Amino acid sequence: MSKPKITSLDVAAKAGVSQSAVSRVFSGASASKSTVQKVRDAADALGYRPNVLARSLITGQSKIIGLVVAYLDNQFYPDALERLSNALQEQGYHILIFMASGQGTDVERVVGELLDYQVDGIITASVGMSDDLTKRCEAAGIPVVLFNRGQDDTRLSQVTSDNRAGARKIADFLVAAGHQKIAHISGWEGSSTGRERKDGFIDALAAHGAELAALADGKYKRDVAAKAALDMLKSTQPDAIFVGNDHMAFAVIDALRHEARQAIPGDISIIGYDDVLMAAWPSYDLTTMRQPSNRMVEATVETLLAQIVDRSVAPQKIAIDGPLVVRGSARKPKDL
Amino acid sequence: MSKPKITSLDVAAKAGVSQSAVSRVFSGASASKSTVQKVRDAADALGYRPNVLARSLITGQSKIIGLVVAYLDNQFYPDALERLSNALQEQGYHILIFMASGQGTDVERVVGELLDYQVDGIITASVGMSDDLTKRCEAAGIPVVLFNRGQDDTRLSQVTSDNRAGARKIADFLVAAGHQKIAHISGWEGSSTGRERKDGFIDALAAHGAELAALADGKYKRDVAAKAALDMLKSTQPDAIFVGNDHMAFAVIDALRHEARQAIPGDISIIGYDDVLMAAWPSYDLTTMRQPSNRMVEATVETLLAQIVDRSVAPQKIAIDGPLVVRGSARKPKDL
DNA sequence: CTGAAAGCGCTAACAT
DNA sequence: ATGTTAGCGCTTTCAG
Repeated sequence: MSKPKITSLDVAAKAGVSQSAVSRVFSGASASKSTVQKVRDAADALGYRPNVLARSLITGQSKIIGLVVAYLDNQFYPDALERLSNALQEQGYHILIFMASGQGTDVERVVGELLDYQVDGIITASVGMSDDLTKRCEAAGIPVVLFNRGQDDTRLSQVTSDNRAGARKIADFLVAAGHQKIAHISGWEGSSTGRERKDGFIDALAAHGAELAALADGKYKRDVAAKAALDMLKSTQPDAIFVGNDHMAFAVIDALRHEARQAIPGDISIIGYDDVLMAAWPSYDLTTMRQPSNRMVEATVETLLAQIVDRSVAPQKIAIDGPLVVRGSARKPKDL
Repeated sequence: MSKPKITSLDVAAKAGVSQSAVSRVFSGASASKSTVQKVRDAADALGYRPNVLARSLITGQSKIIGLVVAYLDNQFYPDALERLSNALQEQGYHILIFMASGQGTDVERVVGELLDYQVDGIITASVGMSDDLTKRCEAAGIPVVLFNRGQDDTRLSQVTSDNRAGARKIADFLVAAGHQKIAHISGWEGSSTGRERKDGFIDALAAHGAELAALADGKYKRDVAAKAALDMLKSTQPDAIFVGNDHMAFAVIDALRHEARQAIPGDISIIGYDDVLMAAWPSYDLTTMRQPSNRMVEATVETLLAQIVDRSVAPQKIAIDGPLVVRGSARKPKDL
């Protein structure tokens, strides 16, 4: 019913030591065996735990990392979130999470609030940063890591997969399998990730003397991608589609199979990007580029913490390579 | 490079007012038009924003809600997380998220850390609370809401769907469709949600003079559920399976279709529970009980905030009803 | 309405 | 090694 709020002072009184002695014990500073014992006992008896917020006020370290995330319906992100949370927890950090459903202005507000909480660092998943925002974070001395999103700004760190290389592997695979009319449903044009995969794909196709039979912006949305695929089928009739991420690829497969009665890969090959867990489910059995979220998360945490510990550490741009995971949704080259 | 840390004192100096005047302006206390103006201008010029942590220290309100979540691979939870985050953000609260992958001891540690952050309230998604933990939260005056998990403890609030009623609807539907050998792959026996659905299902079947042809604990895991389904097919050969949640139901469908070459619902009917987004995807087209996550989230936030605002408000047990969403994975009763 | 002063719970010099 | 003292940045009496 009541809320006693046990403080270090209470513990000190009970243990018969000074308040700073209590502080020392809990912040791991020097203290004699006997003091530590007395303090621990008193604390346990009282159920005392240090107030992290009060500590933050003075140390200037909140041990809180702000995470801004846009979509959670694409399984890649819940998965990454889980890994990020675990990795950071291990280092004594915790995640304050913010959804920035919309674009621009939403991110603006959200990052502002994050700053108010004195977070030690910020990770944005699939969300960009305005120049103004970047300035504010820099001014506040808060390092930022863009996760799965690139941006031409040396003040920002970023961790992505090697999108161009990935797209190239897909193009190589599709061409080797003898596809003649290859189409692409890209990720949102406004995202670096979407653009890089598209450009890389087109370039790699060109290197084979081929070119895109059709192109549409799927905007990372299921319905948009599905409609694009159906439209392509009516007009261009491609024999293969590289879809900008798995999340959209599932929608494309569903639409093609169930609305257009296409056999996959008999009538048309589909390749995705990300290799989310669901890609391995038999219903989809999706051939896709793996984005190694475990390694991406490792790199993200490492860079972020390095910058937190030492402000002079420079932001990094890290692109992680992954394999093409060959499954059943795309025709395979003969020599495989 | 540097980290100037603009404080209310800086703003006060620039605005030519006292520090407390600045505080008043930002905490919405009384202040004259002119003061407000001067302070706002100075603050904007300096890029000042109040330090929420320092504020918390004195107000005793951190505006942080701790969220403990176990699985993020079951789409129901990312979806709920997104809604929770948005709903709380609207009320000026933010989510500090913790993954409690394992059981018991993990939750213990995690909730302890949550308490250290002086969270104003705690939501646990699909995670139970030990008695000791409950005591500590109560002692600290921190209200707790169990989301999608029940527990016989009057100190805890909980928001679930009406699991027994839901299971009954499924039993009624299956019996009406003329199924003779009805099996159940339950959620984890150790969870109230899993037990209630199972018990409700058995009772409802009994009311029809029927009984379970087979029963297995799917433990909320894809592989466990899939194996259970395959085993049942070999032994009992059920003509319908109610699977304890959609997440497992997808695995069951995959296994039955692709490993056992069963037609669904031709050979066997499958019904799930939750109605996650994926249930509507054509590949699964799953008949399932809807757990209205929007209403569950509303109820969760409402109860939690009510208790935060007024400590004397009693914890609540809320069970929300939802409809059976009829799709194509289960044979339909003739008269439908 | 406004400024001065006290203090939230803690850490970090500074002495002893 | 331990206690004393001074704040971290803010809100909140309390005078005026």
